[in-house]
Amino acid sequence: MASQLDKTYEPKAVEDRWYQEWIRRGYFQASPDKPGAPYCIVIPPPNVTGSLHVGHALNNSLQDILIRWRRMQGRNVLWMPGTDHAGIATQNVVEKQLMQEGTSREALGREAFLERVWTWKAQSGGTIIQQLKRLGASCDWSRERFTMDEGLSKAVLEVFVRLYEDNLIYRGERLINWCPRCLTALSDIEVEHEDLKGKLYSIEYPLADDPAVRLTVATTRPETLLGDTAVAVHPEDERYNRLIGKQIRLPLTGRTIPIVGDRILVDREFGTGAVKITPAHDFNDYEAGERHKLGRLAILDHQALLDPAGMQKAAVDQAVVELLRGLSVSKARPKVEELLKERGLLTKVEDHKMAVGKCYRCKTVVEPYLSPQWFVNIKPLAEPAIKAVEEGRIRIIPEGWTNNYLGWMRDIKDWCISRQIWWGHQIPAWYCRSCNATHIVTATQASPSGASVTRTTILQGATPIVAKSAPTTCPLCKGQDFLRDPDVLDTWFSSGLWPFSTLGWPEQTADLKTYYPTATLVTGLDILFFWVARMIMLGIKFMGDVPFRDVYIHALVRDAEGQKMSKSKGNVIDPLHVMEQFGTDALRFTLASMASPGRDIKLAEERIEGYRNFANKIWNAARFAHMYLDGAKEARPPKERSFPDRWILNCLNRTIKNVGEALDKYRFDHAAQELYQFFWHEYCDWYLELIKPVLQDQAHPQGPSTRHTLSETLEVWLRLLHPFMPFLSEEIWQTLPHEGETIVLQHYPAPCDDWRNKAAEDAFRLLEQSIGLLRTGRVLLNYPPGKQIGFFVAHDDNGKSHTLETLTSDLGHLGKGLLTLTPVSQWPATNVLRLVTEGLTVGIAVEGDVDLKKALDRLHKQIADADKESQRVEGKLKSADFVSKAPPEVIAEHQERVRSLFRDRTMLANSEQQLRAMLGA
RNA sequence: GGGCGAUUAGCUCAGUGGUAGAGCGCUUCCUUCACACGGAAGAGGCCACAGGUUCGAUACCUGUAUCGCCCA
Repeated sequence: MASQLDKTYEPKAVEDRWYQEWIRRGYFQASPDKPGAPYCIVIPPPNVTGSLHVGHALNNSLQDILIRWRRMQGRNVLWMPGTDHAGIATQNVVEKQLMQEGTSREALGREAFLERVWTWKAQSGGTIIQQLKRLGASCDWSRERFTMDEGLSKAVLEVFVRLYEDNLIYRGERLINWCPRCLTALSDIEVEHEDLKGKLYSIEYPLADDPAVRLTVATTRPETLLGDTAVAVHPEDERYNRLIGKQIRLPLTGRTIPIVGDRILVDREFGTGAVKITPAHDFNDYEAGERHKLGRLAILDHQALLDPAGMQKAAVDQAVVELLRGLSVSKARPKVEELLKERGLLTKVEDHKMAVGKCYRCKTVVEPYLSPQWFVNIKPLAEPAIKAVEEGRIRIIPEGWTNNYLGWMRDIKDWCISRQIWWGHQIPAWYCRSCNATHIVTATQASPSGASVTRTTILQGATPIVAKSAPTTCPLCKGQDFLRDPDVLDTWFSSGLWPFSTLGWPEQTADLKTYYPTATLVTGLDILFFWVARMIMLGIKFMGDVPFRDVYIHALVRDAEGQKMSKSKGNVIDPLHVMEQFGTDALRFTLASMASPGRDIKLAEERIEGYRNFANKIWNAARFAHMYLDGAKEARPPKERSFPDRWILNCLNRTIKNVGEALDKYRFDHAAQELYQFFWHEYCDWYLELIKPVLQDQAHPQGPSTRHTLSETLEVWLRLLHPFMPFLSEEIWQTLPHEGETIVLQHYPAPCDDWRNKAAEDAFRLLEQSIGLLRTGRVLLNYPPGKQIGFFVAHDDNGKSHTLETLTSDLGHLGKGLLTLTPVSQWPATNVLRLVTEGLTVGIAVEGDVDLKKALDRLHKQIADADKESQRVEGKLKSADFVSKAPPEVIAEHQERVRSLFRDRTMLANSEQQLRAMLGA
């Protein structure tokens, strides 16, 4: 750094240079052989083909702060980086590319398609890693992992097979959430619920044996009535319960269906009190169907279009089948509405708010869809994961989310892990073609892209052979022709293994033994269930211990108006742009300072700009130091140093203590606040100003000691700052006297009792008050800032008067004038403006023709304030309740306050009188 | 519908059973030899509302309102 050069800090060059240097020297490389207690964080793996958004920036800034802090504390640190393959999302991206090229994955075939995805991964896969480096992330990049790496894939196989063998994975036909655009099953939590404006239709179903009598059912989805297999009423509903057991004629079809009584499904208050049951198209109806042993009739195909074959099976009138075939739900609904109206069966249509589920990847409305899928039998895994949190072996921070976690885990549903896509870990299950001949069906259909596609479905009841590698002969028929299950696993299945698969599991590596369980997981609330919960379950199952001790959940980043950032809204703050404009350190510091628990972050660029200014302030303070650091330095014991030195050491010590405590509690916001407050408002505003006379006098006897303290405090504070602003701190630190080759590996400052100094703190308070009053007076008198003035300072407390005497030179210097330290009674009776606070009086010589009106106004206001406050406090002291029940120290404190206010009041009145005299009033 | 959280200065947010705080913004003054990405001095708040507990509530409890999130 060249102090004689730039007045403003230019982050760009500094950041690139230092990051490369850190990597080149291998500072971030971990080893189980290193000394110190292990401290490991596994990164939440971003989508391999994604790019950095501000949420990543927050997440990784906080992790880097923790990692750099612990590294400096001498822990054996590993920050394990990597990416995940993001099955559906990545496949969607590549399919879109293919569509633009006029082809499709079906046309390419599975193998060629996968090659294509790998190519895409190779092409764009480095982006987000480069961006994390730009952010300063001190990951051990030599260990970077990817969920589809050979090692991690091996872990996936191992886990799948073992869970299957333990009866914790099964295959079965269930109603699952189906995205008709992605053409795959989704797990429950991959569905986002949204309230939409819909309609509630009241439809009359005639009784089979007495068509004149009709039961009116209410539904939001009239088109699904074609697949109804019953109508339900509440068994205690006297309007209808006599009908239970009777048959009803299902409109638009040739079927009759039963009326059943069901107290779970039916809400008597809702709609008409009678509901249709469509087990193949609604989760609640599915359950009701199980209870009443009803059939399931699917009338929608896998693209959520009205399926002629399904409708025929459901005995839908042929004319209706022809009218509806191949229509989407939204197009079929008005047609069905029309048909019912024609038949006089639609009695009412009301506006109604309805919840629809959308695919979290593509926002298409999902359909409940009946199909054979793979599931994890989750309850046995959830139980120990609940206990781990209940018993405190895992801490969730902020604690408030604990109940959220526990509530979800206690009510957890089996996890659908199969996806009908190609990009991912293919399920290690094989079917003998001869044994399962009747369960393997192929059908040729038109794909959404128009190509004709052969879909192979393995029906429920097929017998899989689950193994880590393909079987050679069938144990039953000795056949050798196998079909591998075409489905792949949910991406979260592999990321659920992340804390141990990245450390080498299933091998018992040294890494695994050293770094598992990891220390802390830093993540957003949005993936608490997707990822965190599953890591806990799988970690306990396969490692026999929790995957991490602390889960720190940070906020979501929103825009300045509190809106979720999204590309379509155009309100996205691009962290790369921000880093370019304001510097990485400024972005990191901003995010840390706003990371208050349990509150979303509303990020505005002005905030980042503010911390860019902070970085510049640090830069300039360092420039200032360099102007004066040449020359002898002397390390005296703290007590023998000058007042400014003793005071700043005291402040620095307090800051070290507070920053450490804040980090211990994951209060990044408090830590940032402490660093800022100390440096700007103590170090720069006061300390640097106080020591200028010493520094500017080459021969000053305090010179060597002051230069030492100046350099020492700056060096220590930069170490304290380093986890937050790694680049700037390294850049400046290198220019100061220091030990070691990099700040990255230096000790994190610890509090030092020798630096504590209550007396210096008290003295500073007096100095600050005196200078404050004096500056106020200057403004009141319209004196130019640099004007040399005569001024007086006095205190009505003897001890404090004595302290003021020790501050004479400092007062004179900061007050920019000639100081007289005598009791007020000895001050000139006129031409002195007196200002008062807490027993302290400051007088300023009034020279020339100045307007004293402003000064008088201020005095009046102060007197009024003092009177108001006196009345309030005296009022409390007059209350018998207060005096008899409040603790004695509080009463004493109140009494002292009244006395102090009274003294100030007297001095203020005195000052006012004098001022009036000067005004000749 | 259930659960959770929020409500404090113009804005964004800390905070504590006993004088209400910060950053940004705003007003006025200042290019003085670290910094105008700066310095100095200011203005600005019935701490959402209503009850309760308490000697004392912005803080603790209950309810209401508004907003947000999660779940169904």
